[in-house]
Amino acid sequence: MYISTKTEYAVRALAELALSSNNKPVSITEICEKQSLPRKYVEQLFRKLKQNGLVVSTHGALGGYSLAESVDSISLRNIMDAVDESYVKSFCNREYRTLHHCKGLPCGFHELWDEIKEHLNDYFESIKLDQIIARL
Amino acid sequence: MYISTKTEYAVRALAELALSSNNKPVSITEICEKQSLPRKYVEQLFRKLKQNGLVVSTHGALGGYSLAESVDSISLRNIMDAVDESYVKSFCNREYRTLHHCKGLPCGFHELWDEIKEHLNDYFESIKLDQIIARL
DNA sequence: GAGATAACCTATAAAAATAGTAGGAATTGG
DNA sequence: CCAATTCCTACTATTTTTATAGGTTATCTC
Repeated sequence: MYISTKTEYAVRALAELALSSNNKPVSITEICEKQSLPRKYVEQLFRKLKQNGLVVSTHGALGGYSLAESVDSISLRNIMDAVDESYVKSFCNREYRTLHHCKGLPCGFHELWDEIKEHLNDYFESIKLDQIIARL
Repeated sequence: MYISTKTEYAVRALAELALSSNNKPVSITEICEKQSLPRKYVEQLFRKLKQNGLVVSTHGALGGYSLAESVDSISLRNIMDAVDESYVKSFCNREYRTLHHCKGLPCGFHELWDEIKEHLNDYFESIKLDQIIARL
């Protein structure tokens, strides 16, 4: 139960983007220099962020990324979902855990895991990018 | 952000223990047969559970484990803490992430991660073993 | 158009964490 | 003594995560 560095990096990068953008796209190079993050890795994260509609990109020189939505509508959950697809996994239905499953699905634990999953989803949904930026 | 199989196994095993114990110790072999869990792995988990005061053990034949506390005072957090020591990690202070730390500690993100950590701790603390058993 | 800078894409490597196995020692009840 | 059990340590295998590498395509400036 921890927050992945993917998520950490994405949050830091998006916060940096929100702050250094003056309605102009910001390049990954710039973001990563300011936040001292690994460029090539963050590139990959941004492509996922784009696929999930959190940022938009412009090509070429002077290009870069911009937020697709306002900072008060981008949630931590959005970010986690985008960058760390399986950030809340529930078990019993994870195929690769085939050996020691609770048998007789659906088992009585499903409900518990699902409830936890929902709680976490709601919680992370409630944390928006503007609140994160606000305390920097 | 997911719950480890360590935690899943420990929860299932402790629930099984609580249910099949008639004030007598239950062996790991029995627990694992009923829940179809890998015995040797669960053994290791139980030693951690013991170290953390969640169960007590009796040696020898007819030995096994018993809950050290009542089912309404053992929380999911207790279990996670015991079995999955670093279940809530907060960053910036994780030494092995030395390369791409936010610089100038403490950075503005600390507060966020710590708040999340606390929330999760409180939430998992609120889920007790008796509630888990109740819906089986 | 040339050159620079950027997103975009895929593959691979390196590192870390997780899950699981193995073999035996110590303890206790029958 | 024998069987069942906890207890302990080490090792192996697998999976996931993090990071790097090398290149392609698009766009801006000159």
